[in-house]
Amino acid sequence: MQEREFQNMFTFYPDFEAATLKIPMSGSTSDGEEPAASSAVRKQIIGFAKFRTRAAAQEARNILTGRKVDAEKNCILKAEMAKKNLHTKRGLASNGAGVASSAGFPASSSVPNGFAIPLTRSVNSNDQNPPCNTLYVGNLPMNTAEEELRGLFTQALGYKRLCFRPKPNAGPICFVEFEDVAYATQAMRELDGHPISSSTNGGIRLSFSKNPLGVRQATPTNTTSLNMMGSLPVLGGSYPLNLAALKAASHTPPPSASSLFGSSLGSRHAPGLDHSLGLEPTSAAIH
DNA sequence: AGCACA
Repeated sequence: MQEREFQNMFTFYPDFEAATLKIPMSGSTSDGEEPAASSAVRKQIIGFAKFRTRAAAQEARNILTGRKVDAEKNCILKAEMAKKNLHTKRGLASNGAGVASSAGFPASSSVPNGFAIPLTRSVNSNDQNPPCNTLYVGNLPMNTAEEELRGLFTQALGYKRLCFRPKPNAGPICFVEFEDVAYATQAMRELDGHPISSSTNGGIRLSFSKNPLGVRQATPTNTTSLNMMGSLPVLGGSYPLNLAALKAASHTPPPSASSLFGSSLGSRHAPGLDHSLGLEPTSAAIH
């Protein structure tokens, strides 16, 4: 990941100030010193992001941690509060290794308001059900709080409702309904594996529900008008949609930032095609 | 692993 990409993750966050990446040296850079001495050396990129307030940093951490940053490489984010504040120069990121009177905002307290993000790997394989507008939330510990789940999913774009029911002797089961399959798919991509406070054995597991919330089990007698959601025909196994909507969503702002930060900013518009027109990114950004 | 409600 490039530093600029990293910084772009935050550009839609109101109180974001600066971010920088610490990329481990690629071995042969002049200094004959090989890091074999300290076993603590990790070949892992670490990023720091600074916010105007500590609360903002904590909120961003809560939103970002567990998020998937690279689906292909199965990279998820681990975000935690940094031990020290990031030094900044005029709002731009820098590795102020020295003293630099931490300009920008008076950190009047010594409490850090940035957080660190190590990039780590994880695995994921779910969804054996045909795509639909409802996600099944799995791997919920017994003491899972409904409110925490609701707090998580209400931030996802296209969220409609959540159905949570405790089970007598096991973890609760939970379903989340979205406006349509595209939103459900996007939420699954972004939130699958997301840890919650009660998580012990990994984060939540998301998959398409066997049957969509609120839709009665299909009775095979009436073959004609039985599409599961709205007017969308369900094609066997593949995503029936609507790449247009997803594409629009991922253009402005970038997918990860858009859905979740979008709510923080109060802009929960559906990413319709009307949005994509004026905001098409330059070819340099995408292609 | 883990699928309820109408």
